Amino acid sequence: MQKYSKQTRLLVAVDCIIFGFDGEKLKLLLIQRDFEPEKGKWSLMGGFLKPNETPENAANRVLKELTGLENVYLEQTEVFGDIHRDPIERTLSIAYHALVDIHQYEKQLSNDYHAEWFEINQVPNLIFDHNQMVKKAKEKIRYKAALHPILFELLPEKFTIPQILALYEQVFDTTLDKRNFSRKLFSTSLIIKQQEKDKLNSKKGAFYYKLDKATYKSKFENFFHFISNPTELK
Amino acid sequence: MQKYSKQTRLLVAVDCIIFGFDGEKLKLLLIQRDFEPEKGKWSLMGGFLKPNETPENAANRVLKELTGLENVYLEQTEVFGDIHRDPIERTLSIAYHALVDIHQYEKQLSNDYHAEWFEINQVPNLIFDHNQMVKKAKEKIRYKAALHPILFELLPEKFTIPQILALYEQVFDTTLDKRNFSRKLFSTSLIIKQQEKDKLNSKKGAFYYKLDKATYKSKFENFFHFISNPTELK
DNA sequence: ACAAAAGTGTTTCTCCTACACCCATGC
DNA sequence: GCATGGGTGTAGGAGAAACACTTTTGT
Repeated sequence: MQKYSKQTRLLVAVDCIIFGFDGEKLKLLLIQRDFEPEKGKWSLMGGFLKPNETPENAANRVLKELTGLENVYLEQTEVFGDIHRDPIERTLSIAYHALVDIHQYEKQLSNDYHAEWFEINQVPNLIFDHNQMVKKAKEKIRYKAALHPILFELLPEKFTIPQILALYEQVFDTTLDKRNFSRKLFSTSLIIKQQEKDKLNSKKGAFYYKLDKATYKSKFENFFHFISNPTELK
Repeated sequence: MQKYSKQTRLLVAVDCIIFGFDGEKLKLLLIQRDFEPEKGKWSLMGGFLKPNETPENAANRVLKELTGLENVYLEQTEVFGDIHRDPIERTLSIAYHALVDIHQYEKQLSNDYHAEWFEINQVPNLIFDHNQMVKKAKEKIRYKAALHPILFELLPEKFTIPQILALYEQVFDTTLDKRNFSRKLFSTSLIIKQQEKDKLNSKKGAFYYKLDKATYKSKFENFFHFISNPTELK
């Protein structure tokens, strides 16, 4: 079969913005590059798109290489296409953001990539246009989380109300009234109360909850207005 | 400077999903291909990414070639990367959706591309994965339009309330109460009443309004909840 | 007993929703 | 004078926001 012979072909990469939540802080997984260019600097995890891969395949591959995780929440952030974004050679990057359960990750951590979790407000300066990618990913997540319950993707199997509250407060960079928050949360029927309590963070202890996965799936698209006046959505 | 010599390079294209509104119907601008493959079939307008172009440049170039328009609302829809999406050769496509003032377009129409506006509900079957692109673009616009006043990008300089109402009804595939709609619209201070009336569509005539561009810019990010229960947002 | 975090109820107010009639004009 | 689409107001209800005290338990 004939080809589009006169057209230019380009390098295409994927970069993954990986978010996690340890129960207190929202975090980002970064790697320290042990190769040039920009060796020693912090960076998102990425990789080139291979001939037999879709971009989504590639992002999942990269994610699995770094975290060992599969079937995680993954969404296209945006394409970054500035001509000189990579100093070695023009490379288009398709950014993907992922929401992972940080606890699942820890079990399978590999140090091969010098990976480290950074609190979202303490992310170092990153290579190339990776700072922009992170910024865009934060915006997108905030946007989506105001309308859909995606933040549950960050939580472990059992979690407490104060934890979810902290998570929402960090994602939306705000403070929320815990009474109103709980009421609204319960009204979604998304969470199921457990018998046990988490006694690590308080003397009284906070009840554990589990996500009702059936409700999660069925209500995913109709979770509107959970955050009623999300400011600064872009 | 050295290159990433071992990596594969790919063709990258942009495709534009161009929306317009003629005062009654939401429309999509399509071209009839006069070249292979799929000659004679309907398609989105697209083009290959050139070496010295960013994807956004390319989308703007394609848009200008077809419509003569510049500085139009343009946003990345998504990357489409299925390996076999183009039967000739693997090509990654970055889809962009544009909202244009169809009246500006008409003045500059070129027939070179056999371009035609189709009512959104009467779009023919398109080549490759272009049907999916249109679907995704509709979703994205719906999503965004529920929170931001982007639909004004589709309106001519002077427009009437019944026209905006029709536009919203078509984008959200619903019917809206005109009293509640007007009230909400006025409360945004986005539109300025004119003296003249549009007498084309009724005997009484409907007052023209203009967009208050200063308010539009300043309130763009804070237009939340204009559509209070948008269904089927994805 | 006290410090520290968890958990819970009520009132107010805003905004959404539902709903129906008069108006201006061309024919 | 009548048909057509444009324009306006109100009342009721649901949900958001504001707000403070009691509970549990480890030390």
